[in-house]
Amino acid sequence: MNRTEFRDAFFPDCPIRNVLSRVGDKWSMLVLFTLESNNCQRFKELQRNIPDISQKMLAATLKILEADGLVRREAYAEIPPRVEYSLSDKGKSLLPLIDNLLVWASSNMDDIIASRRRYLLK
Amino acid sequence: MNRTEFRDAFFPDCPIRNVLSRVGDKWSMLVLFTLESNNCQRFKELQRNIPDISQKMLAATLKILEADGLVRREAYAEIPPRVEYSLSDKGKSLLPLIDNLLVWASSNMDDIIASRRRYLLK
DNA sequence: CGGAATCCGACAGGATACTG
DNA sequence: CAGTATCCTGTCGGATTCCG
Repeated sequence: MNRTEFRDAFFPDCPIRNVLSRVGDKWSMLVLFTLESNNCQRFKELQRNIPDISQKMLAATLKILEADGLVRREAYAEIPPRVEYSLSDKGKSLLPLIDNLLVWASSNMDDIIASRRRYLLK
Repeated sequence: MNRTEFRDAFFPDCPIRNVLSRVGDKWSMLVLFTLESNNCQRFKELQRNIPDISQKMLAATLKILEADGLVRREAYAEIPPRVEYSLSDKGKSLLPLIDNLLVWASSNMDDIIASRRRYLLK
């Protein structure tokens, strides 16, 4: 399951594999979510809002999200250059589903962590 | 963001990072989903239903999901041994959210792939 | 049958330096 | 400012072997 490939090689029609190959990496969902909280942001803003992402990974992530049509990129030929990123309609349609995951996580994380603590103590 | 740690080091309360650290790996969601489609399955069955997973990764994934309280493991002291895995209540509560993601993926993957093709041609 | 242990390769991703 | 280019490391995950 390679992010640069179109589909999972073994199960090209498996939605789990395909969706994970898009947003299952370390940064994609975080970038999408950051864009939603304040649609239209510049490269530097995104970096500030995700302080521990490297330039390399932010650039790479945005490139893939743009290639997949989830993020729109608008470059202005100025000096110094200005580039603005925003969610596409498709990107926006994905966010509510992520939000649901987050709601679930918020109300279950403590519980999950407690489970794991108990498990490790056994 | 290490799956063996409790929380993301930088942002311990960020739900995106925490949920991704649980099910954002290559196999977790697939195992959860496979368990849902036929609750209660043995190790060998799971392997058959996910043909390209290795023993090592299936065992490791199940261990983490069990530690997080998403999957229940029941071992019977027989010879040959029998072990049955099933979704816990918490695991079941997570599945509908994944389902939503999959519905989204099903109706958008072709579009996403087309986007990427266009992008690569530029 | 249901694993654990070991070895190993590939690749995601970090740090740093450089550029239009 | 918004990126590339390069180098380097850690981790994920595959293949194989062994065990109760």
